[in-house]
Amino acid sequence: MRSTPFQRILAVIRRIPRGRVMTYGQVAAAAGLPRGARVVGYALRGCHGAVPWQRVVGLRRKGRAHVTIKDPVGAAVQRQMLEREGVAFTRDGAIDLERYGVGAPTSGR
DNA sequence: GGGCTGACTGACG
DNA sequence: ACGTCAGCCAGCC
Repeated sequence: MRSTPFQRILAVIRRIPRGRVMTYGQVAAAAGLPRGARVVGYALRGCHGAVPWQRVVGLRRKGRAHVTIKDPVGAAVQRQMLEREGVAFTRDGAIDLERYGVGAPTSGR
């Protein structure tokens, strides 16, 4: 049963462990859409149900992620939830993907 | 079947 | 540094 990229994207996001973040492009690539970053955003907007949408952030500078949600309220909520999961934000409001990215060390090692 | 939109990303002015 | 444009892909009208 061929799941639509839409469903596949949501599945990838649900596999994101707690205290970890993923960029739209990264989620898209994991779902089979190397250039479907926008599709990921569209999927989250319509399916913000049992999906940890807060762990999906927008890639801004190399190695740095930032909340790119248009809704200021949602963005604030996302940041709060991520901090509660253990994700630290820089003074610039950015996240170090080298530290909380999918390929980051599970523990300080 | 055709066109528009968007929780993206990177480049350009 | 900030603002705008173009490229990209799936979903919706």
